Amino acid sequence: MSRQQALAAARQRPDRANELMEAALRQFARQDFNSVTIKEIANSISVNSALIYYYFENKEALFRASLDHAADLAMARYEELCDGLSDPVDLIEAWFDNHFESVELIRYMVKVMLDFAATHPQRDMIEGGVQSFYGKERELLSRSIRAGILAGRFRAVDPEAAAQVASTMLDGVMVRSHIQSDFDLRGAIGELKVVFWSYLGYRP
Amino acid sequence: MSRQQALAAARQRPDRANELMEAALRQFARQDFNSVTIKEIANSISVNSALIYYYFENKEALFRASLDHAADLAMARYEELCDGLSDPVDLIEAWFDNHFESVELIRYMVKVMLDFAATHPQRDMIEGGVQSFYGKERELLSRSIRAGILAGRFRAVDPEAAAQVASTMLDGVMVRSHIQSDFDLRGAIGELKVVFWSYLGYRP
Amino acid sequence: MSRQQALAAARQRPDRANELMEAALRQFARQDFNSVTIKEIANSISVNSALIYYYFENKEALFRASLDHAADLAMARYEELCDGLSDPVDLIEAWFDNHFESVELIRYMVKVMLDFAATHPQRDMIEGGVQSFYGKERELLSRSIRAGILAGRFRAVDPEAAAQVASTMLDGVMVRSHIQSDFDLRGAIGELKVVFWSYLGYRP
Amino acid sequence: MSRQQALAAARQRPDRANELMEAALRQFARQDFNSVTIKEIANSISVNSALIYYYFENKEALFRASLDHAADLAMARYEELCDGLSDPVDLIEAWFDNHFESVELIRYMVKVMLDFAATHPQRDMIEGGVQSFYGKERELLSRSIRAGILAGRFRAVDPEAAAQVASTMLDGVMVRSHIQSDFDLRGAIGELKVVFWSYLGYRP
DNA sequence: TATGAATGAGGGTTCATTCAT
DNA sequence: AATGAATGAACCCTCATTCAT
Repeated sequence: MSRQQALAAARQRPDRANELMEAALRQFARQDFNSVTIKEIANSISVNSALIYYYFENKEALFRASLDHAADLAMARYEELCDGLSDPVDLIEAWFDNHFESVELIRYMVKVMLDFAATHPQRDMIEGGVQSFYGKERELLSRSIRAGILAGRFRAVDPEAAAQVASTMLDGVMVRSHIQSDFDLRGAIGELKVVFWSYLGYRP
Repeated sequence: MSRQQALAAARQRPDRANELMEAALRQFARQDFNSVTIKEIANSISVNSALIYYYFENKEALFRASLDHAADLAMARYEELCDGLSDPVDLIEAWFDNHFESVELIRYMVKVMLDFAATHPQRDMIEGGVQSFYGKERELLSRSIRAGILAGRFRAVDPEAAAQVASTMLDGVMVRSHIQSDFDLRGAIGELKVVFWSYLGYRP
Repeated sequence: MSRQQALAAARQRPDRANELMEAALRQFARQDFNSVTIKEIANSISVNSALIYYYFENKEALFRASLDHAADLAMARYEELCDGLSDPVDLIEAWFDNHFESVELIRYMVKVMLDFAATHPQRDMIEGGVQSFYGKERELLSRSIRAGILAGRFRAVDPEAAAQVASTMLDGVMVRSHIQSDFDLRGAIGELKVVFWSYLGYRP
Repeated sequence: MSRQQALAAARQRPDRANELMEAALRQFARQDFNSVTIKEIANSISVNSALIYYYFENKEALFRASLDHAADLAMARYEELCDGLSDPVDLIEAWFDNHFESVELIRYMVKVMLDFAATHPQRDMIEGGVQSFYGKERELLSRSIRAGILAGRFRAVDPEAAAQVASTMLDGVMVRSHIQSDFDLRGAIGELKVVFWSYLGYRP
C-alpha cells in the first residue's frame, strides 16, 4: 500500500523536472559541478538517476536549469521586496537587503560563475538566467543612482561605475558569507550601505 | 601529517618539490580541484605523474602545499610593495595595490576557499597559509586604520569593522575579475580606494 | 513462441503491427541490431516506444518479424518479376535482376545473417523466412539449371553446385554494394550474368 | 609465488598493445562492434579494462588497430604464398587460395566493413589497413589479368572489371563461409577458380 | 489501443593511486 | 629520484523494458 500510494502521489505531481532542479540546486550550492554526482541528486529525491535524462539532456543541462531557476527565484524575491517602492534610496536599499534574504541563492550563483568561468569559455554563459540576473542588477542600480543624482540627493558620480562598485561589494559579501562560518551577514550588508551612501555623498 | 610530510620532503629536495607545487598552483588557479588531474600537473613540467607521490602524500597534500605557497608568495610581494613605507594611508593603498600585482594568486585563494568551505569542515582549513594570509590582512589593515584614526586623519570608525569592509570589498573585486572577462581590475581597485577613503572621511 | 505471438498480434491489427515491422525493417537495414533503438523505430512512425511491446514480445521478436517480412517481400517481388516466364534462362536472369530490384531487402538479409551467425547458434535461425528464402533460392536455381542442362542449353555441371556458385556470387555483390559507396550494382550484376553463362557454357 | 611470477612474466612482455589487439581481433571477429565490450576483451587476457585506455585512445581506436592488424596479417600470408611465383595464373590462384588460408582474417574484414559501412560515413574508412588491403587486391589482380591478356592466355576482358568480379566473388565466399556452418570453403574456392578461368577463357 | 514516467543493468571512460624496477 | 604499467572505483549516460493509466 505505502509504495502504491507513494507512486500514485508521484504520478500526480507532474513537475518532476522542478523537483529535480531544486534538488540539483541544493547540491550544487554545496559542492562544485564535478563533485556533485547525478546519482546524489536523484537519490536525494528518491528517484532513479536515469530519470534525470528523461527530463534533462545531461548533467550540464540540469545544472544550467538549476542556475536559471536560482536567478529567477532571487529576482522574484527582490521584486516582492520593492513592491510599492519608487524612491531611489529605497530601491537600492532593497537590493542590498535582498542579498540577505536570498543569500543562499545569490551566493550560489557567484560560486557557480566562478567555477564555470574557469572551465568554460565566456561565450557559453552569455545566455541564461544568471547573466540576465547580473544584467538586471546593473540596470536597476544605475537607473536608481541616476535618479538620485537628478534629484540632487547623490553627488554626481558616474552611475554605471557606481553600480559596478555596489555590485562588486555585494559579491564580496556573498563570498565572505560562504567562507567565514561566523560571518555577520546582516551587519556586513548594513555596513556596506553606510559605505555606499558615504560614497554617494548621501546622508540617511 | 600530510603537510608535515610535504614540507619535510620539500626540504629534502627543494627544487623538484617546488617545481611541482608551482606547477600545481598554475593549474589549480585555473580549474577547480577535481578538474585538474595529477597527470596534467606532472606533464606540465615533463615528469611522470607517479613522481608526485614521491614528494606528496596525495593530490590533496599537493593542493594544500600549493595553496600555502600562493599565500606566502602574495604576502611576500606585499612586503616588497610596502618596503620603507610607514604612513597608514600608504600601507593601506599598498594593500589595495597588491591585489592588482598578485591577482592571480589572491583570486586563486578566494576561489579555493570557496570550493573548500563547501566540502570541508571549517576545522580543516584553520591551519595553513591561507588562513594566516587572511589573518595578517586583517591585522595589517586594522592596525593601519587605528593609526590613522589616532593621527586624526580618519574618522573614528571601528578599526576591526572597517578592516573587514576593505577585505570584503577586495574579495569582491577578485571574484569579479575572474567572472567578467573584460573587467577593468586596475580601475575597480582605484574606485574602491575612493570608496574606502570617503568611508573613512579621508581626503587624499 | 515470440514469432507465434507476433504473428498472432499482427493478425489482430494488421496495420499497426505491419507499420512497426516496416519501420523496423527500414532501421535494421541501415544499422545493426544493437545500434537501432526501440525508440528510433517507434519515433519514425510517431508512436510511443512502449507500444512495440503491445505487439511484439521484445526487440528481438520485432527484429525477427521484420526479417521474415523482408524475405517475404523479396520473394514476392521475384515472383512478380518472373510472372509468365518459364524458360530456364529467363528464370535465372530474373533471379539475378531481382537482386537489383530488391537490393535493400536482400543485402539486409545477408548482413543480418552475418551478424546473427556469429552470436546465435545455427539452430536459432533454421525456422524463419530468411532460411526459407535461401532454401527457395537454391531450389529455384538448381531446378532451372537442371532444366537447362536437360534441354541441352547448358553444359553438364552439377546443378546443386552451380546453384551454390550463383548464390554465392550474388551474396558477394550484395556485400560489395553495401561497402563500396560508388559501386555500380547494375553493372556488376550484368557482369555476373556473363560470368555465369560462360561458366554454364551458355551463349546468350 | 604464482602471482608474483605471473606479474614478472607479464612485465617482460613489452607488447601488451599487440596482445590487446589480438584479443580484440578475436572478439570482433565473432560479434559486432557494439556487442563486444571493452571488459570482455580485457578479461580475455586477464588484464584490467582500464589498461586498454593506456594503449589505445578508445574502443574505436582499438578496433581500428585490430582491423589493420588483420589486414597486415592476411597480406603477409599472401606474400608468403606467392613467394617465388611470377606466372599470372599462379598469382591469381594464390590469391584465391589465400582466402582459404586466411579465412578468419579476411571474413572478419568483410564483416567489419559491412558493420562499419552502415554506421560510419565512407570517409572515415578511407585510410587504414583494410582499405589498403582492398586496394592491393585490386591492383594485384588487375595487374596479373593484364599480364595474362598480353601473354595471350586470357581473352581480352577489361582488367579492372575482371578484378572486381574476382574480388566480389571472393567476398561472397567469405560471407557464405560465415553464414553456413557446413559450407565447403575449399570446394567453393575451387569452383570459383573454374568459374573465373572459364570467364577469362583460360583452360587450365 | 496507446502513452508518459520510471527503472535496472550495463557500457565506455577517467583518474588517483600503487608497485616493481 | 624517477618511470611505465597496471588497477579499482566511480561516474555519466543509454537503453530495453515495465507499469499505471
